[in-house]
Amino acid sequence: MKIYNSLTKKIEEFVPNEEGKVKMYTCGPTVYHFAHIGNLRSYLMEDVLEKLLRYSGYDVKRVMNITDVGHLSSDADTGEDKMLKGAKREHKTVMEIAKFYTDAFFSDCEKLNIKTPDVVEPATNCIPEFIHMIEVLLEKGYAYKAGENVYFDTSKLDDYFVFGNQNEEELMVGVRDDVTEDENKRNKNDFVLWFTKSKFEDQALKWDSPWGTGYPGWHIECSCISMKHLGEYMDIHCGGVDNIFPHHTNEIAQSESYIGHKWCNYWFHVHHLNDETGKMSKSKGEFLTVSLLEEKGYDPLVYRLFTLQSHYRKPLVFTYEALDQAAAVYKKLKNRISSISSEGDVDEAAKKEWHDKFAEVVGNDVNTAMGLTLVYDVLKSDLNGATKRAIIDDYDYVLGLKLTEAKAGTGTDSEHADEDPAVVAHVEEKIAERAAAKKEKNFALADSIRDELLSEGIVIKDTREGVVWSRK
RNA sequence: GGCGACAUAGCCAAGUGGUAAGGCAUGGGUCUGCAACACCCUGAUCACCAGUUCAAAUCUGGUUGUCGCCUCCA
Repeated sequence: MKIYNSLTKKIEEFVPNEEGKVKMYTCGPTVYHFAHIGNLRSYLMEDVLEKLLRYSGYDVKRVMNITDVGHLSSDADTGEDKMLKGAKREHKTVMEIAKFYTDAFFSDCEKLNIKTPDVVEPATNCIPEFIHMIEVLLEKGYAYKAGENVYFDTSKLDDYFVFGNQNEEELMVGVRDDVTEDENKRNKNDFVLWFTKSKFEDQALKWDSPWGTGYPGWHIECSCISMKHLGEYMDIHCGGVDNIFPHHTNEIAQSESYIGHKWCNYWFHVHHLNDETGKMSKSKGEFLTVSLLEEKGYDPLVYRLFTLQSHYRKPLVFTYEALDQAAAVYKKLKNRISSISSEGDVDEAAKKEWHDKFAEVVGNDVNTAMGLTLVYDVLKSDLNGATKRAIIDDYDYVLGLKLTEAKAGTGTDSEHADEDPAVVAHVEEKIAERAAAKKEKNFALADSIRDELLSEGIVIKDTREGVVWSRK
């Protein structure tokens, strides 16, 4: 299996620290609002990566944090904790807000068929660990106190900019309007490990620490939480590209200073979902959530397919036109798969062969588009129905598109289980009447029955397998 | 200003030196009373320039464009 490593900027053969085992960490959501589908693109691709590793035989342990503390707001306000802002907006306590949006996040993930990581840890659970790490960094001389805060001293490192050849002089401080230079810092790149005093007052959540009552800096949680559950050697650290600097850069700085050796070997960064004007954000344009797509009639898995058609290291532009296209692909593909005959016995040798092929092809830097192509190759092959179905089922473990599940609304009685039995009976009766009319070649009557049902919101279609109906 | 990613048909996209997979859409056709479904056929010399090579979308150098990051951001 090969993956692109942001650290080396090359596609590399993946070799875990411990043979057969993968320790994987994902920067989780900040739970002060709903996630938009751009956020979810990262989690979707990371989900595919995780499943692909398992598919290839690795034993994976994956950890994700929940940022329920300490993120500052920006969206044209003067700066207060985003969680707090959310709480005020909705008249709830911060922890209620965090709980609410954490649940919402995992609900979205479930709809997109994203597996919940093995360990999910909220930052507020780990304050003692954060404090411990900061104490060690102070002892080792990598951190200093200034202006009642604790900072990490980046000048102590030989190579701080591990992801690129940036240099301190060229960094622009205050690129964004709400950011101003902190005069307590010794070096431009230094970052805060613990705040007791900042320009952002009214922090709702504060904890006691050796340096006074305050709250942790913005990077410490990922270092601590990952080490708490994965130890000092990690294989893959995931996140969106916007995390590269400063978040991941700082994570590496503080983690490796703390443990005294190389920490994580592979860094997997997912590129952004853009809209036609650029990077998607909560504050700009339409706020695209999974729920919104559902309201508009899209199966969330259509969005999953949309992202799978593309590559995680390419910027992808979201348009409804493109999503409609994905919806058409999804529908056609499921139709084709559901019409596979189930004749024959599964050819295990062939299944193994196709399995290995998938692992190899998709395992080439998570080539999901090629994985989808393999599904078409299976469909076109001369394997028997049972084998085709088994292989596609096998692929779907990684693709997560529920390809072999019966499609909704295909008309058999069991698939209208949610309908009022009286409605079902009524529709069945009308369909029977129409069939009779058609048999007598009374097409005017047949069409009028179809129109009548349509006016009741029922759409009927004559397929090769018989008449099916569904809600409009 | 610095750093980074990306650039293949209308759209998504494969391709890792030997003369451009696949999917969706479009157009044409078959089938069915019509609609729907299904099936068949249908398209590009790979942003640009220069170089390396018998041979480049694939390697090298440069140019252009798009997007992102530079202390909230997936």
